[in-house]
Amino acid sequence: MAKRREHGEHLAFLDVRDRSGIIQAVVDGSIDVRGEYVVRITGTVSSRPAGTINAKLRTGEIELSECTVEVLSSAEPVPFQLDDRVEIDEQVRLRYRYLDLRRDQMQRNLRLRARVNAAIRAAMDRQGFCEVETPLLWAPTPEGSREFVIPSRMHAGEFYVLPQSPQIAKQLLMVGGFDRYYQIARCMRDEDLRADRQFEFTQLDLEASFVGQIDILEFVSQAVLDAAEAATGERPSTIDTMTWFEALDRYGTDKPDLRFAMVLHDVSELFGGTEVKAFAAPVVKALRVPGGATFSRSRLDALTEKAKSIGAKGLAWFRVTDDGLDSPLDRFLSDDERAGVRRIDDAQSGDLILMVADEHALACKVLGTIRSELGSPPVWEGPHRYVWVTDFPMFEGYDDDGNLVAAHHPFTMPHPDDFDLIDTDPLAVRSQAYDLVLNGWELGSGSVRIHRSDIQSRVFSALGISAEDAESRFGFMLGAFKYGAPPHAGFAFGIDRLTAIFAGEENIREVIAFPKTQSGADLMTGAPKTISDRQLRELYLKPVTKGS
RNA sequence: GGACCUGUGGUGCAGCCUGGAGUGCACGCCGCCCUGUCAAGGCGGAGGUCGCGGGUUCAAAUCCCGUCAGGUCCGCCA
Repeated sequence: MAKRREHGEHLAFLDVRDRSGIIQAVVDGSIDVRGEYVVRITGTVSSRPAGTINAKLRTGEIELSECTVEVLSSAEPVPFQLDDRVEIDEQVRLRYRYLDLRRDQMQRNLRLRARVNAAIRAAMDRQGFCEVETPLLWAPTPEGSREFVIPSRMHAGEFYVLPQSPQIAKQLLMVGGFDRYYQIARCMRDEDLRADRQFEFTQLDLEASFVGQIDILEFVSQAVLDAAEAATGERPSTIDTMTWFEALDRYGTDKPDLRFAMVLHDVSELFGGTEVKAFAAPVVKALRVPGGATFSRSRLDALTEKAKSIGAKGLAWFRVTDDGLDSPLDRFLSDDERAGVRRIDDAQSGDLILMVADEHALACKVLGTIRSELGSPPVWEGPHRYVWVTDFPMFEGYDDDGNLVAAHHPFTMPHPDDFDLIDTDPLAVRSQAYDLVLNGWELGSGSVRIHRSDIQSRVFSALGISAEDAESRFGFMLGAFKYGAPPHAGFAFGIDRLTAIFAGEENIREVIAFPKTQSGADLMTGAPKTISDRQLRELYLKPVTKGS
């Protein structure tokens, strides 16, 4: 029972709701059914009398008349209104999630998610993939994201962990002869939550043998495009491809949002012999903000602060006017420089030019962040622009101990052209790793894996992982690889994120039935909670107070 | 670990800056009226620890400090 409209002793209208929507039942006014009562109504489906058709309702031309009403379950007034007239505080929604789920939005989103899952499964089956379930109780493999830990009752003082991903399991499936595996897999990471991150999330996880990057991209594209078609009714025509370097260079990020133009321009040459100290740097990058000349000084100051917080030394800005440039730096520019700035990206009067001078990666990253902040449309807007980002670097830098840090994971195959650089110039080594990006959201990533122990050893040693280390962490995997490991490659993408974008939601909680809050709490169940002393004893655990 | 925002009858807001009686609006709820409504309508009513604790003040929803909860972001997420 969604709604009751009463018209005196002998007439009342009931809006009755089920999974298919709402229909109006006409009943006697004396029948006492109220909001959210669960009812069985038996009646006659009939056309509505002339003049009473409701065009706004899908069933607005018919109604149930001559009804008998049976109350299966009465209901107290619900703590918030389930119609979508006002936006309810999420705290309240999550406390009563079972009521929130009755709302149109949640019904729509979760059913959309089910269609996405079904389309993905169908696409993978069609491509010859076999669905295999991998364990949730797994062995700790210290490295990567923080793991959720499960104490063992049968082995005092020992622990399982929940998988951050089925990465190792699926590579072992390759050794096991399941040459095309997939799974709609739950993954758990004990890291801080965000709008696009929950402790537990769902991925399409896949791996295939005797294939390379190009095959994986095709497998995944099929699944994603089928899902898009199932979700939106429209099949995107293409998925663009660009290299990681190009993404960084043009968009200032490895997850570019292609829905809007605003690309970064390299103006280093223009300032090659500059007198302006601020521009004396390896690289000068520029971004044109259409119509940005109207930005107030305080807004520009805020942008400058933002740039500095990311690591820039400053942010140069030039308002493009009919007379030339309006900027604190204008008077330091040579005539050539002034004219050059005026021409950046075909600047028009009324535009704003922003510049950062620094090392290439930093200059790009700073302007990329600003680009996204100024230009990025809301998630529900604009076309769906998918892009493959390929040729990621193998290593992203050094840790505090001076060891290289893997950009993807240590089983990623280096680019064949770059093998020799591993020892001489590791940061220049490209990997056969790739990401799938949609409208600025990272959907997922994958790579060609190392299946040869000699290459694996070189990578481990570059990462500062000793042979003993590798043996103790991944021994079972390296052992398996001794018995004939096929060349293999794989991918995983987040179904929560994909569905959220299809649903036009900023937040993946809106496509998850029972999500957690940012502090990791479940407001409905009250989890996490303490457990009994008996349970603690059984698990050989002793609680320690915070701060002690 | 850090920055910013939010917390006021069941719900959504306004009030806070500039202190003066729990004041207001909308929805919901309860009762009465109403035979064609569909954001039904009319009349009446109930409903409050202004998140919590402390401070300033003659006086605190309002100012200050702390704390809790929720959100967005940074760090973190191989």
